[in-house]
Amino acid sequence: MTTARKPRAHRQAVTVTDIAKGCGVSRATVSLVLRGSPLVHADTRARVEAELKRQRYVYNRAAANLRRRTSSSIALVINDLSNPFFAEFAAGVDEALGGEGYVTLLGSTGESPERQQAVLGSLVEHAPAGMILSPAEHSDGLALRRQVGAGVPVLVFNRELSGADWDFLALDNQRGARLATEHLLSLGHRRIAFFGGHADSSSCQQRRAGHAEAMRAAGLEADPDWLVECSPTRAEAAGRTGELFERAPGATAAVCYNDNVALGLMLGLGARGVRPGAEFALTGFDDITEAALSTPPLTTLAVQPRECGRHAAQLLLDRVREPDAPVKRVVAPVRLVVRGSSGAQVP
Amino acid sequence: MTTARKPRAHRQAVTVTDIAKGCGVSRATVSLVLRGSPLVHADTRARVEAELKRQRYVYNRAAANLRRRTSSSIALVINDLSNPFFAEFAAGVDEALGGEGYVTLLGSTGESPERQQAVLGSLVEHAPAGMILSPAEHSDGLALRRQVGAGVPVLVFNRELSGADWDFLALDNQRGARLATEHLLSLGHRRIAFFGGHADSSSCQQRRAGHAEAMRAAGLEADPDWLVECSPTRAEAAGRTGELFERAPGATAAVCYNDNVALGLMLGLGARGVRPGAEFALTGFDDITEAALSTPPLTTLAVQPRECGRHAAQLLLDRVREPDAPVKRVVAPVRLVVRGSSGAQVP
DNA sequence: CTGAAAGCGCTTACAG
DNA sequence: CTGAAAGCGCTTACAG
Repeated sequence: MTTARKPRAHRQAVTVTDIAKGCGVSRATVSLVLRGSPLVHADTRARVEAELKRQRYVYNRAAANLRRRTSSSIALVINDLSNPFFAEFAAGVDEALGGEGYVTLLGSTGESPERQQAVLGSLVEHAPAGMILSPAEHSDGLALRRQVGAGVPVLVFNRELSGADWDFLALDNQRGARLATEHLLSLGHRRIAFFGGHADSSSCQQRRAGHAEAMRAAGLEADPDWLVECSPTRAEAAGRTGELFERAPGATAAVCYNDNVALGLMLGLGARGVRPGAEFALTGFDDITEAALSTPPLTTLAVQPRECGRHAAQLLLDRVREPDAPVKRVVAPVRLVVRGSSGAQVP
Repeated sequence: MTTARKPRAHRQAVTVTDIAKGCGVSRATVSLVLRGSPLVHADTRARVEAELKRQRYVYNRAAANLRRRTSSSIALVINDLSNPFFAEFAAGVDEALGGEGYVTLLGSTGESPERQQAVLGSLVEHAPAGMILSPAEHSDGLALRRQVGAGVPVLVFNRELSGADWDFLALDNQRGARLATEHLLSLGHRRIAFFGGHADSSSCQQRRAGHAEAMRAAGLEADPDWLVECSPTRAEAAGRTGELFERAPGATAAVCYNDNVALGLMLGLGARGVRPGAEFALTGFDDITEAALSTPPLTTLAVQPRECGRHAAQLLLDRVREPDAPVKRVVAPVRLVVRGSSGAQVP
């Protein structure tokens, strides 16, 4: 605990005692009515319910949680809420939790491990039943584990976290890249490069693995020269277009690390007089809004962040209900969206 | 209260009693140390603090709030979290609240008044100290007022809500449109249309008012024919380009309702062989990501949703601290961002 | 089927 | 400066 707030009394709430007095029963009976117990007589129940309505009673869940030693909140810690992917994810989480009677405690870290520590410290004091954590970059898994404690189940999302044996949910990167590669293969392409991403990131490794898997299955050898690294930004990708063709001469298609890289590559191709989608096929990953609006529109993998969020909520609640179940590692489905950018003729 | 959750005991927490026993003081003393009271002797404090660390004590804020009749949470109800504007806004709110020692209770309504009712019902049971509400479309202000109750201060964001005397924060729509119009005037334009939006929306009315204000100040009469309605989508705006020129013949520039409308108008201009930015000047509103990336880049009004969120948090906390202050109506600043689209020559 | 009593983890006058 | 006692609003055995 760190902060000092001005102690501000909140509304003089009407309590079970007021209701009990108001209709001549005991507080216990009121509580039983509130919790929907079948033990109480229908007439009594009706009387109590009328009184609840009359006095505009509002349940104090915090008090109930304290007494019952339960929790009705889940902490959701997001590294970057301004990223539409995570915003959608958060919406999905909140939607699913709400449906199960939980409330979402939000915490955003802005990719700062220090802020993450502070946020977790504050959230833990509110005794959430569990936590969904999309870790900030360079998070220390062991430190997080220590701070959160053993009592709060955690689901880690999106980024691998070493040193903690928590449940883990991530995109199905490998399958996504495999689907994209298979799609290009089915159109007749054989010389398919993998363009973009950093080889030391787990998501890039997984996407490369999917590409390699599909190539191998088609009886093609994946040449390591055909894996071109670059930062996942448009400008960087545009600038590396030349390198792609030097290292992968004769390539007729590329599976790109993500949409930004693909859109950058389109710019680079255009600058070299190569018409993307007509003379060179390419695919992205993420299905960002602009993917559908580019010229040509981009074939990509829709990652359905909202569904992902719902899925995460469900996984965490499973864990909350069954704390001793074995640790889970789950991949979220991705879906290939075919658009114009992959329509290039094979020479 | 509606839902039934499986009662799940959470961790066997270490409490002030454990700490008190552990170092031979009373629970009261531990509490005083926790709350940073100057009453306790430095030696005692040190002993207690060591014991807190040793036993990895975590403060139970819910219990403290119950006893003190305070609250350390603020409810944030967002109509559409998947809209980047609101996501950024939420990030700003959470950031500011965190800094003040509050935790954010998230609720998203997806623009559904029914879901909004359910969400509010659930949030209110968690006894937030206040609420920031971006209402769903067609919300009933009086019904909301009744549901939330008089005890919880509410700040309404973005959309006017009739029937409730709550604090209100919205974008400075009028000033934004005025700045855009003044910018076009300063470049020599005199025949400036207002394009897009629905006349019955309060934000459109305000933006039109800003346009009219600037025109009037420049000694120009705003012809009602030069106000062209259309839905704020790209496709719709592109399709209405012809109408704009029929109704506003000789217009050399347009202030658009928002960026989507402006981007659509660019498409429509292109289709008619008019080069936007070179032969016709236009401005947007919002500064969405694509505004900087279009050809030409779009002159627009940056609305700074994150700052807006911080501002909202501050306003609400002011209200929480001073419940009886007069109701406030505040506009959030907007900033003109000049880019290529407004660079057209005046004939 | 209903009520009296104890207790969740904390804080706060009130004595000493 | 420290401790004993009461109480925040709720729930849950336990009697009846």
